Amino acid sequence: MDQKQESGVTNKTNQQLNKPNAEALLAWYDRHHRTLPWRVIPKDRSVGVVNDPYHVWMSEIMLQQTTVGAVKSYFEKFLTMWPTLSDLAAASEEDVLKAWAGLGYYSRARNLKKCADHVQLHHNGRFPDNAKALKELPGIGDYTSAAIASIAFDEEVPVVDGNIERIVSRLYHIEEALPKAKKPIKEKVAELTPSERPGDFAQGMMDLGASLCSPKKPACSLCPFSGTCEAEGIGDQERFPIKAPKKQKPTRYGAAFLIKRQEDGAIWLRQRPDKGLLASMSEVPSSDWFGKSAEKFELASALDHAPEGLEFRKLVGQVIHTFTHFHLVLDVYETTSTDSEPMNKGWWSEPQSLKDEALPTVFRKVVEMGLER
DNA sequence: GAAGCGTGGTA
DNA sequence: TTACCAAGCTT
Repeated sequence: MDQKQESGVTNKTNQQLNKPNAEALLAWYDRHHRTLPWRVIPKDRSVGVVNDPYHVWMSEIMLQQTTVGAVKSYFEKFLTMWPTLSDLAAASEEDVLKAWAGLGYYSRARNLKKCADHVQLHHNGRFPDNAKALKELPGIGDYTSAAIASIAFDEEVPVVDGNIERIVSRLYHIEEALPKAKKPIKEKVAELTPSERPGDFAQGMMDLGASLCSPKKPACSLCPFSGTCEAEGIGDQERFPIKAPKKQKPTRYGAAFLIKRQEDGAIWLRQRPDKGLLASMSEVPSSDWFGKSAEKFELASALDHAPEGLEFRKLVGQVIHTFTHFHLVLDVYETTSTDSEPMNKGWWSEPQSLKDEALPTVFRKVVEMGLER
């Protein structure tokens, strides 16, 4: 296989480009791979260290739409709390949600627990060793099934995540916009994936996408695919992948009601419904959130939504938080109580136990505002 | 196929 | 600062 085009030829056209090849990527990965808590690096794999499917699965679920930096501490915490699949299967969903709090996309945590239970019960505690069977499990879709199968079981199956979509759309100058481009991209990845080390190839591609082949200002001169990349050849790398424009987020408005226990400053919490946004997570008692766009929540009417029989005072400032599909602006009201149960359905959380609650970030911001004053 | 579903980092 | 982005899945 030719490694390089003739010297002296600049990449103004793609006529003389060689085909991208997996060997160049694997060689780059061997030298430049990241070292990550869930990863067995090539040097160790070559002397027989194997990937633990439980670790691979755990990391892949956590990494869905989530950065490596955010995942690391959660991965370590989960493996400390539940070292094996059977430990996790023996845990309660409540404890899993508490440990997941702050990482986002909470259906992942509920599916993580469901999946552990299912594998424990129906697969004798061992993950299926191929993508097709893995995809049947809760929380495991196209990408994750392929990733686990290739990384943990060396199955030669195309792995396509956002990084790889970007790399491949550049390598092959794919003008079609996502998500329509997914099919041709997957075909190219299948073509490119080697029968040897398919898992290292997938991880290498993702490392490349996370470093050199970045969305903005890719470092093409250092890339193992340099000279074989069609987008580089036409000098138009940043334009790919082409994506449909995104809708702008509306803003919603609401109020949250902090009830502090007089004697020790404990906060009254309650559980959210088991469907929809932040399902089954904990919350500070709150109003509904109003206003698809401009229709603003009337501040004067906020107290109409307050728990009954309590006198609230409004705190200075607002909590601003952005979810996947809308911005939220919350006014925060506060009161102190000496009741053992200021409203029905809920519980007191003492200051030192708040960190262990299944409180999403938006409500941690609310509590934080109450502590500042 | 489109919409719902979190969060923190970055430019 | 607003907007975008990061190892997607489910309905």
